[in-house]
Amino acid sequence: MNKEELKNLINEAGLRVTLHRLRVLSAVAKAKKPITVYELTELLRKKENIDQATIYRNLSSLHLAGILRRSDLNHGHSHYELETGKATHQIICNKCEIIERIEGVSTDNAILKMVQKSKKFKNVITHSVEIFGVCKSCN
Amino acid sequence: MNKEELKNLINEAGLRVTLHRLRVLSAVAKAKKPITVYELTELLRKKENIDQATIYRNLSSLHLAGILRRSDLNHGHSHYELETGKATHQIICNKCEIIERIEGVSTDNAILKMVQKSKKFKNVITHSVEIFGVCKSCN
DNA sequence: TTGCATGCAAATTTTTTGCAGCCAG
DNA sequence: CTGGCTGCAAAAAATTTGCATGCAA
Repeated sequence: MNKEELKNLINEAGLRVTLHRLRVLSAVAKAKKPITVYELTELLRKKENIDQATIYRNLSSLHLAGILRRSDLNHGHSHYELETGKATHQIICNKCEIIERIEGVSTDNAILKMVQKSKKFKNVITHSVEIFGVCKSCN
Repeated sequence: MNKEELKNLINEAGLRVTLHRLRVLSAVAKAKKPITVYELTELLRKKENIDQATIYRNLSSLHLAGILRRSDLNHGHSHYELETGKATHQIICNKCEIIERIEGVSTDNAILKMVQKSKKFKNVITHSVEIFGVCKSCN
């Protein structure tokens, strides 16, 4: 996704297209994997001089706008990635926290059934399948 | 699960059966849903005078021992519950954080396929399906 | 007796907030 | 111009750690 497309995403969400917001979003998009706030801070605060509060606030507004997906992976801090609208299927190492994405296996039917069974929810936004284990390298 | 069974769990994991460890585990078991550290602290520190460090250390050791399952639900803090060995399927409200468990729909086949596709993992420990939305009450 | 477990206090890590000034629309 | 955005600093929330003492096995 290029700068122009990212700008449009922000714009269409009704948010202001500021330099910093665009930089935060670009950095997440460029990562092509769930990136931690710490990693973003390394990239943006140090190299582009963006305050950490601004990073957090932008991650939050972009998340609320449905542009970013947030996921906590049982390691005490959150990860952000572009919201594709599709489910994410990932395997996470409990030791080194490496994340492997798995494509090509759908769980949509099962999810649909679950939502139909639900008493408290009528429709849902998204879902993720998180598989936990210990990776070959750590073993 | 009664006290005796919980004791056995701890024992078989090779951990010492201390009064506090048993109380922490009992409180989680009694909750019958993923409980936050904050809720546990309310129960245990105030009523039974257990230090928060002890609560955290016990949650951690019980988790490492495979007795407790930890899950972060994108709200910035973790939840603990008894590890059943079975996958958890839950729908979480992005606003009020209410959790609804869904039983009776299996995703095991899909998970198996995913692990087979994986390059970095040979076998895995557990998995969870988390569906996010906004519940009827919040809507 | 021996080493894991605990309390206490302090430190770390992660995230949020108040407020004055700045800038996109 | 005006309200959202930002930096700065401080606070709050979540979790971890050091060390002396306690207690399970």
